Amino acid sequence: MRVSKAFLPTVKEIPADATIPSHQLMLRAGMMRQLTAGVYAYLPMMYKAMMKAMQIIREEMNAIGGQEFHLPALNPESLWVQTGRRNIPNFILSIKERDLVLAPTHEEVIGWIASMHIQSYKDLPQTWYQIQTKFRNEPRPRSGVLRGRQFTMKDSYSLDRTWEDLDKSYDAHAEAYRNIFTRCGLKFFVVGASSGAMGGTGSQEFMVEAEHGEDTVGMCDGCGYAANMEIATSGISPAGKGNDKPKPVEIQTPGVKTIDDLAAFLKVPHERLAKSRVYIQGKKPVLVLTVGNDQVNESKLGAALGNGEFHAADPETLLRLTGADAGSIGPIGFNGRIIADKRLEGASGLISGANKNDYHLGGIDLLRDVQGVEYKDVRTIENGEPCATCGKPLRIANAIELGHIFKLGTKYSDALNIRYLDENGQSQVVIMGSYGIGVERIIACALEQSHDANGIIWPAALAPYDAHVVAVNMNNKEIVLAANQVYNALKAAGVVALLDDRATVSPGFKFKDADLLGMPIQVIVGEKGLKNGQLELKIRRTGERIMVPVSEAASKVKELVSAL
RNA sequence: CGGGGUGUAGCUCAGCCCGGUUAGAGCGCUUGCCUUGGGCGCAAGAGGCCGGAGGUUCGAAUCCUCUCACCCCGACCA
Repeated sequence: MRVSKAFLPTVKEIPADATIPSHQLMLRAGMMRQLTAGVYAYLPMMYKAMMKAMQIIREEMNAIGGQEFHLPALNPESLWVQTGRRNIPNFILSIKERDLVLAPTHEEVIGWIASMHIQSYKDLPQTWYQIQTKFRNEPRPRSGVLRGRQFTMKDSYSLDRTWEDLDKSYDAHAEAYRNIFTRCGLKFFVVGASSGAMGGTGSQEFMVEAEHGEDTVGMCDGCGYAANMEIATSGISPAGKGNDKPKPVEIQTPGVKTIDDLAAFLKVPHERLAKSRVYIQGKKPVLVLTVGNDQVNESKLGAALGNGEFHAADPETLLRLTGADAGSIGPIGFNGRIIADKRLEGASGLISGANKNDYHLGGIDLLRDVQGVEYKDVRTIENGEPCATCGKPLRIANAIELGHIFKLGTKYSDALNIRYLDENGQSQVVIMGSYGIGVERIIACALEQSHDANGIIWPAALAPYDAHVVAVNMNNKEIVLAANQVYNALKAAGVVALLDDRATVSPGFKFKDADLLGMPIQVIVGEKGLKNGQLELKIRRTGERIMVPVSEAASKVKELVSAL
């Protein structure tokens, strides 16, 4: 492509709305423009990179036996009612004129096809995938392409006879995903994850560590443990036994509101303090007890509570339910379900609120003094806590979720009646898995991981062009000649090149543009080199410059590109 | 959905408190000249319903009310 003819609207200034590097670079490098919140128009430079990512995905999906579909984005609303997903909050976008919705994922449509045509065990297993635009009712789109209302996703679905076969499909996908992200040049890791509203029995996320990522993970650099904070655990010690008393004793604690105040006032370690938070699930109160300042992890709590929405109780409700304000609430005398964090299992000598303002109770033995306490892991791990597996300190990091694989099980096959007859003529339910990859996120991760002050540094596998030929001065006939020669030679050698042949743009401008656009190899055609019959190759990532004779430039570039 | 912020030229912003000629700058764009190894220089231009509606006023980008859009923090996130 010749830059003089290309639509490539690069900009020098950083657009005001972009706060993270990948977003800024996508706008500055003329890759996309925002149409409305969470919706972007992808321009040629962006789409080229996406196509390269999608091609890698296709190859790896085909390698595990995937068959590519193209399913409708417009779905009948009734199909989503059938699986109970129509009214998941912030999930589905619908259209006003008809009872149709825009598909946020495709379990339903896959299920519809499967329920019609999967009839026999001989029809299984199947792996079906597509790469397609998805729509989602995102309450707050942000971070550029990382969280949009419209985005491109590779979604695949496995249909199996047995749970063992599902494991095979799942593992095949995990392997394919590793290949895909490795080929894309990304440094990624895999974490255990929460299945959330997708349902199912297990899931893992493929993550890229990124300062501006929206997910948080706990990871151990010692043994490789890694988990989304939604489920991450640590080897932190239990609260254990304390200063036991025959029965709880009332302690006057005037004006003491926080755990820190309480620890200081009573001169006791945080481990002796049991903090109470009250949630309302449905209409019922639930008291959640954690050690000291341990934070309640609402994802874990949700899993512990089971189905149903819940929220923290407001101050008036607290007072009505317990007779005290936040800071003086405790398990003894609390009328409702009590969930205590696992760290509190078997603990005694605890101090907690007395459900009376300005009073606490000491010497609490949960087992002895409170009936029916459920012990669940509901705390959020903190940076530096020991790894549960190897004891090394855990690190908490931000990350971008690139892919998510789920063992769905029978949730959708039950709802949509996807069944087959086995060898004995018995009707059996199909076991499903579903697997997603965010295509734009691959690009965003590449940019987050690989850029410098001057612009993008494309991983070779995703680069829209392999090489960027800069004709320093188009008014110089020799340069024009040599630039065209090398451009054609590159094309002949199968190297996809961009040729900056703009006549009205100064050399500095072209160099800045080339660095911003970030193709792996720059081929600089200027008087300096040409005096000696040479061109200059610049490796974008390292800044290394290599002089080569004009006639050898193309083959040298090809060599460099394939080495990247 | 709660909290905060911003809407003025294609982009980045000033002007707004404290109302008063014809609304500004830089970048970008057009034309001419110049320059050609790091967003080059000179000159002349084009470009605006000051997000929208209503109000106050002799007079509104500026004050008031409503509304829309976008951004940020939080909630939420198959």
